[in-house]
Amino acid sequence: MTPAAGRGTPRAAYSVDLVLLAPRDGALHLLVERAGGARSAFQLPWALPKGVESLTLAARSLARRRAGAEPGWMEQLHAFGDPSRHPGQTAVSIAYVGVVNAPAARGRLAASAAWVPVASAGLTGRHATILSAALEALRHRLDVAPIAFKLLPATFTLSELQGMYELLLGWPLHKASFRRSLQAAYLVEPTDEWRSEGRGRPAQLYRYSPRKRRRARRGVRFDVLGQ
Amino acid sequence: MTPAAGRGTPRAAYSVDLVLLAPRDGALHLLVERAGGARSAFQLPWALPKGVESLTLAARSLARRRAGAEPGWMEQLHAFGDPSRHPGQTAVSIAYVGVVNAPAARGRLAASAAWVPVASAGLTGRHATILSAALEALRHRLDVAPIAFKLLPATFTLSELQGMYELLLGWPLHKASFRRSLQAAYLVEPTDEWRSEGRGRPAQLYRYSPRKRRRARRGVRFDVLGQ
DNA sequence: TGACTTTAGTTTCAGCAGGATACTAATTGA
DNA sequence: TCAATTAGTATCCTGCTGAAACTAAAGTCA
Repeated sequence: MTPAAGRGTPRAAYSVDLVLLAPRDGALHLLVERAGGARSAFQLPWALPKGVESLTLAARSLARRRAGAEPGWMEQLHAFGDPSRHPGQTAVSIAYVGVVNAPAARGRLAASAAWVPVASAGLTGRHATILSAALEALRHRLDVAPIAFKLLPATFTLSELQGMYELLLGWPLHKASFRRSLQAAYLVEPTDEWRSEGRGRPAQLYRYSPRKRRRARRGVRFDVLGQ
Repeated sequence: MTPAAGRGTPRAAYSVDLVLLAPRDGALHLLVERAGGARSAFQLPWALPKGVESLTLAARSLARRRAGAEPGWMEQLHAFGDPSRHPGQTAVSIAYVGVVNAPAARGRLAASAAWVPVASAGLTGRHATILSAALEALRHRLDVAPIAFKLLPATFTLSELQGMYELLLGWPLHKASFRRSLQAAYLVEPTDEWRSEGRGRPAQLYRYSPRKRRRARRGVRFDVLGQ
């Protein structure tokens, strides 16, 4: 393949693109930017990192500038380099996924930015690919990183915690199993406080306080799906 | 942060760096390049992809050029952008992990390349980070991608398959459990052939033939390790 | 007051997955 | 013929998980 093949030379080598999610009104919302042009209604926030700035720092500062909030959790997702369209015509997008909690998501947005429900984001091209990969990765990382905890206040009820997991996963969980495995993981400790939320029995408040554990050495899972 | 901060401007925006692994003599080997300079004995194969060449294609062609073989499995690992040292002084390394099977690893290497046991690779700087991340990722992908199968010939015994898993994981597996869960996964089917390998009972030969399955929707795992 | 609703939290049961152990089967070699 | 070696299976036990049903504590409404 020659360098000049395809749709012309890219304007920049790579960009950092950001999937920033937040819970709002019981639904998962995505931070988007209103595109000036006509092509697509929304796009993901992205930037061209300058010089030797580290990728992680570039992504965090992008989140700060656009959402006006510090992500409670953030990780690199993947580098997307296939020549599908990108608004900045960069050859490669290094994508990051992050979350901000509900109070932080009510902070000062950049003028061009907005929170929209993920379902109605309507992205196209490379950004559509990035979003679906991000949601998939988020569900997997949920097992292994305290993402849901970072989206809740310092103390919370177990129903709130389960609700946050269900919101991020997109499907309901079994109450008894959820609490059993939570207890076995030594991730939370109860406080002395209880919260009465209108009708129903008051719920005890818990605090995130993980104890260190060793990772167990498991057998093979064979979750290969075939072909 | 100013663009000129730190250790000077990088020579190129990003490189594609490759962790290519192969089983040889019962140990996992790594494809390395002998560095011309004095700094480090070995480095990972890497290249500066040109123009709009897709990342995946760049990585595959790098594998072909250096190992003289087509990887049986290959995936993008991560983009490493922290300013630890890289032989090409690139700002970002987009790393790929792949495997080639034993016969292919006996093929024609590039003059500068060599297979060395992973334990004695002795990489430094960013390449050392990449290698350990690659081995960790390989172990996780093993559950979900038919990597071990791609390292075996078309027909194989179940002991060979288990041995390959153990080689890639780095720890022993339980025989009965391995076979039970393999059977439950509908990934292999027996052939009519048996192989007698010196002493001991002959083993039946199997063929990789996965049936399509739906991914099960599981509960939450809480594998968070704490802090 | 007392029944009903709502939410929190627990218990009990059944099924299944996975590890340990020990067993049977089939071959080579002494 | 018997030991050694490797393949493959059976049996048992434990622990995880989901379903269902239960108790507990609050509000609501007649």
